[in-house]
Amino acid sequence: MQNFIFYDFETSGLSSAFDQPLQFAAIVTDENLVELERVNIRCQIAPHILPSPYALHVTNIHPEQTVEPSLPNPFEFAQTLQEFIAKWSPACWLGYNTIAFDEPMMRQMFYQNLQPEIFATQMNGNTRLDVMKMVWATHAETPDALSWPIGDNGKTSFKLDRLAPANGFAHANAHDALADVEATIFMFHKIQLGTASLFAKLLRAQEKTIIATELKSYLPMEITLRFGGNPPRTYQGCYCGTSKSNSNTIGFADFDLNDAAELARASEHEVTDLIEGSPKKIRTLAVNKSETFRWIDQPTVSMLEFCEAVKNSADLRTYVSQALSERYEERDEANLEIEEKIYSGFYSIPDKDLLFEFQKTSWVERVSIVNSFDDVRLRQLGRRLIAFYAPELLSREQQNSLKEFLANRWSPSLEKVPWTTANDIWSSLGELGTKIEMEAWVEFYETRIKSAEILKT
DNA sequence: GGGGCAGG
Repeated sequence: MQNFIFYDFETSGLSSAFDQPLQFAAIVTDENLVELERVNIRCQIAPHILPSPYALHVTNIHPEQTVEPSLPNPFEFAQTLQEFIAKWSPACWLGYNTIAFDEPMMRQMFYQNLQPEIFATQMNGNTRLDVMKMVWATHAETPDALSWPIGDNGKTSFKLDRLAPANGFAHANAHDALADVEATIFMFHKIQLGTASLFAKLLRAQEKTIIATELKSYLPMEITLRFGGNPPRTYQGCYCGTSKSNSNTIGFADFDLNDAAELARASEHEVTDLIEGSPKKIRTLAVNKSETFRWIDQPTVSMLEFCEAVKNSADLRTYVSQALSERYEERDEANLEIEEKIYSGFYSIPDKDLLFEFQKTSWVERVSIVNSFDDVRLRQLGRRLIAFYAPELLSREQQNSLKEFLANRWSPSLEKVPWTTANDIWSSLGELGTKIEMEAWVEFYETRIKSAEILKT
């Protein structure tokens, strides 16, 4: 009944805001993992991005391939991806570490290319899972179900390119998008075979409404989390409030670290400490990140009493709600780059209608649409797209300001910037040394960086 | 929240 879409991006680097996908691979299956379709597509790099040499090296993409004229540009690539999502909707979208990496990467691609639905994999009945989180839960709960490879540091490694082979997958070309998708399906299936009842619970986590409903009915729940390089650990506790500013952010009171009666009559100040102190007696968690939340099969009497006490303390929920929303209010919008404003508000309805029009029409029409957006982010991103893909429609002055933008990106006056600069390129190439075809790579980057400089004058 | 996960 439900289809899965296992997918993976290969990208120009690790930053969702300042890098971009270069390849998308996906395998659509039915609920029994019978394959229905597979896709594997690539795209050109956008004019303002320098691909990280390390990224190209691990993904085995030659620099020249990123500017191959026969490939779609990112704007067209984003359109193709939206069509693919719509074609299979509703489905469950999943991959390996997709919640923290590929999903933000995809949203940025949609945002920066003026797609109306930047949250497409979470809308219209689509849901999300993350196989890496499922692997963590398996490690914590039923470790015998899988084999656990040891990494270079002597600790269990959860990297896909180690885990899949250790469990019997012939991972011939790891870090190729499609090969990694197959490895992910393999791991997903292994978890299903090895630990059927846990697997069934973990599948429920794809529905944020299910998770939120269970939490908010004060059931004793558990979740497996991993911090840093530590082994994943299961935490048991109870929902204790929702952030005032973000309905997806909740407080989760740990059974082992709290006394229920004390918690129920804690002051506002004490609750803030429980949330912000160390160890976190109340954890800040999200219901929309496909966490491994699940109910506890046989809760003890004291767990049930704990939940009852929390349920009966409206004050606790109010304080938690307040403290959670205060935690993330310190960002200064003024100094953010346009890419970093992706979550600075939803589009108005008229803007959204214009975005649908923008996608369908010609570049000439797009120029006038860009000027009528309410949202300044859309005007800025729209101008950028026209400069990238229809520069002939710009005045000489506008073309020059684009060149200036490129020069500032690649040779910034600030020392630390969150994107790949010319200096980063030269030092990375030096570090990669004989692992790459040095002359060809240097030539590529020199040409690309110089082109921005020449244009500048 | 810190330590260096895991993703390219």
